[in-house]
Amino acid sequence: MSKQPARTPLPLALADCHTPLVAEPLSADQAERLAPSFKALGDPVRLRLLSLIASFEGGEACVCDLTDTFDVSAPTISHHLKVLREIGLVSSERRGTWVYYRAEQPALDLLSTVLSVPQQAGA
Amino acid sequence: MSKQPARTPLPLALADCHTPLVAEPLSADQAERLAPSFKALGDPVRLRLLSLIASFEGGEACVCDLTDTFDVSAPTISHHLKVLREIGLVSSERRGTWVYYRAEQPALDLLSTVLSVPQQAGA
DNA sequence: CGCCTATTTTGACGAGGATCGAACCAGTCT
DNA sequence: AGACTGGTTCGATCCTCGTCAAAATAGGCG
Repeated sequence: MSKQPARTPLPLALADCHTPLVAEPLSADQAERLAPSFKALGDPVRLRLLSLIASFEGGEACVCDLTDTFDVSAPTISHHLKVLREIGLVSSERRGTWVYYRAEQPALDLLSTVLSVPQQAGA
Repeated sequence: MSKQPARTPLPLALADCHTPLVAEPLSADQAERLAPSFKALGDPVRLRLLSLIASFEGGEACVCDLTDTFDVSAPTISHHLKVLREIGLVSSERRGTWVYYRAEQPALDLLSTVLSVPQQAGA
């Protein structure tokens, strides 16, 4: 992606960007920080995982609750959860035998805001 | 991505999904339709292109207005614009010598809604 | 018509990513 | 301790994607 010199990972989606993308041009830096979050959402399995976790009762789900829903192997689920976690879209916590994942709503909300279209934003 | 049997391309982001992802679990089908749009947003150059186009005066921009802003070659810009266009995030129109791109705000708004977090959605 | 500019298409290449099976680590229970 | 279940890491494989240079297409103009 955009072969630039070699950038910092920027795991957190907390770009200094809280204005809609349609309102003013994203800087190269902002784009570089936001893109990985959207990329993380760019896989159907991850999208479903996130949605499933977020809409689970209590707002969190055990990995064992998630695995059976998908046609992919457990390592693959684990891999996708790791991607979501490292980008800050979910957090995880081990409680005894099980590991629980929880959606990070502020991160989601930030992305939603970036994509939002303010009234009379048209031509 | 998710090696499933072989799915239709589903170029349009018009999934039958207008509810936030955190409200109820996405179906496999919905996820399969939405993910490509997020994937399209998952590249910094495309994110900036979209933002630049959307926030241009008149809501549209000529390719020649875009090219100089980036460090990548013209074919690469063209490639990214094609990706955005085929997914329905922008539309293009040729007027004489130049080609103008315009952001498809309804598509953006749909994605924004999907990511939005309704009040008291928490635990 | 032939040339010039704007944009896209083509082909190739290297890097990244999704997936799996196997091996491994973490707790629990007996 | 040993065995069992839940979950993650490792290594390999295959396919996708971003990028560029070169060639092709589209309009406008002399």
